[in-house]
Amino acid sequence: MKAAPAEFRALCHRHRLAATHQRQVIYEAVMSLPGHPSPEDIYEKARKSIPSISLATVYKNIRAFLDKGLLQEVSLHHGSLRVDANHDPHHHLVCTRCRSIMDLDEAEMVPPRFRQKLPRGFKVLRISVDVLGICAECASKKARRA
Amino acid sequence: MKAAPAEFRALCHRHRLAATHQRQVIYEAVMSLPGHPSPEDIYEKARKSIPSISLATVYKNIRAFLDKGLLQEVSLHHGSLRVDANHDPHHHLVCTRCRSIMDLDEAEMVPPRFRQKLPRGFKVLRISVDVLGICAECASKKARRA
DNA sequence: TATTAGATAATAACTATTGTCATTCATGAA
DNA sequence: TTCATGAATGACAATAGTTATTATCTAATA
Repeated sequence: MKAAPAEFRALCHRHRLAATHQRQVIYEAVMSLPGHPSPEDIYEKARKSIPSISLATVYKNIRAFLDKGLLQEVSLHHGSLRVDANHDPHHHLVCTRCRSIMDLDEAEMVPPRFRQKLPRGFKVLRISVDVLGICAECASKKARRA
Repeated sequence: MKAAPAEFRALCHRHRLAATHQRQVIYEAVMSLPGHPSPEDIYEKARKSIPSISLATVYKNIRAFLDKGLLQEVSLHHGSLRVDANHDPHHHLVCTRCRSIMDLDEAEMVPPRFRQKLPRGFKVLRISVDVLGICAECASKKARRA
């Protein structure tokens, strides 16, 4: 066991997670990687510190971090392809609990505006807003664990 | 062969797709299903008309429809889990061509606002904006097929 | 020391998706 | 209408991503 900064231990303690070496290496891998790494990316990075680490351990700990709120998912709907036949511009109401998706007509939102210029020649085609929250159904089903 | 409305044949012709029976049934399945159906949903629905239809055919035609713009994907990043360690509120610049994701600080956007009340007790947690477009790199790499 | 809860590694299992290929079909030309 | 030809289909193999299972290990506690 090496570094094990007190910060990480505190972070784990705060979230009721045991501060294991693997967990720390995985967490540091996430933090050190640019952009939004995939489990595979994280695995490759973590292997540099712990060559014997298992991909399943990476998955399991990512899930633990997500469940506890240390990390969040870039997109809630990555499990399966969903098609959208609605050609009218619209946004989505997404339930973070059951992952259901409802349409929200574009007219129901004030058009998004930027304060600054967008970076380096990015050419905007359209803007898609996900309103994340808890749908009425899920809300009525009692509160669950965080 | 049954219905085969001229509309669908015209639609296909306009998009350079052969107007096959399966294709029509798949398209109608998408249109008739509520929300944002998955390939499996569409498959189940289509089987009611063509019990022998293959799941691969459903996938291939969904892809064809997406490529030709008859349908669109609910989310561009559904392939694999991506984690986000950025706890500062932010949005995303998503390239529809290479699917790269860049962060956009929340402060760079005017906070989204609703014009109307949200439906039936939906409790908003956060709002995630995807700015879809073409990144500078892709833009410089010539125009591709639609 | 014995017990126990939680974590890991190996691997099996599962789900979503795509590729291969022989057969069949849609389309436009004759 | 017939025909040639490329596109589409269906069966199935293959792959990627992810989760489940389980035996083992470890650290903390009784």
